[in-house]
Amino acid sequence: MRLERDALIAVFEQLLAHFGPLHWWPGDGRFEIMVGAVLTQNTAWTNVEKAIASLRAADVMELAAMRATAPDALAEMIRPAGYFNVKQRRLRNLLDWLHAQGGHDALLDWPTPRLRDGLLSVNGVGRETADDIVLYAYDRPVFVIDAYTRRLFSRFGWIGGDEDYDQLRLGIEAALGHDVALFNEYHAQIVYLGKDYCRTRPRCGACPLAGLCPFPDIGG
DNA sequence: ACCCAGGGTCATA
DNA sequence: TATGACCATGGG
Repeated sequence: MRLERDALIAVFEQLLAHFGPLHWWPGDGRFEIMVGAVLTQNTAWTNVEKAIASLRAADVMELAAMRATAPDALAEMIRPAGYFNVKQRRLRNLLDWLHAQGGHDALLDWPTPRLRDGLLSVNGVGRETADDIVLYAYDRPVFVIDAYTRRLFSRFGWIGGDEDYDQLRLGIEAALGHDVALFNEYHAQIVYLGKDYCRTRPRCGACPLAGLCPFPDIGG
């Protein structure tokens, strides 16, 4: 694993120049970000949007109201996001935990490690979901690792791809320095890249990173 | 018809 | 620690 700041920044700058600032997370407020983070697990965001719209329409996009929603009804609302039975439970686990801590605003002054570990203690909230929440809902400098990040950085030859999640995260954080705005925008850019190019295009001629990627012809 | 998506848990070895 | 099964909808 060889992660250098200059190389990481060069990729970031080129992505930013191509896509423009993305202003993530797509969603409104801390609570909705958390809900979205759970719903988007292994799921296309377009599907999550339908679920979020239905939660809003039912007027339950709020901690107390969603917690008061019957399990079957909640599952039905989030159905388009897939895994709806599993996610209904995971969502409820998170809501119950938040309630037990005094609500999501009570977490605002928690130190980052406590916040992260607390979220990870919730069944159904894994490393990526926790880090989505920590970074995008609580503005803490953790770098979110997802499948796209591994694919991209592997392609550049910076990592093997099968590194332990936290080993990889800490390596990137050490290289970049703890910068919330940078981490926020970088992860967003990576997801955009992965979504539009890395998988759907077998050859990378039109890739925004053309000219920078050492292996542009590997394909998806 | 097939592949995959902004993962995570659980059982098993 | 490390695999594999499982969860499920919607778009390409």
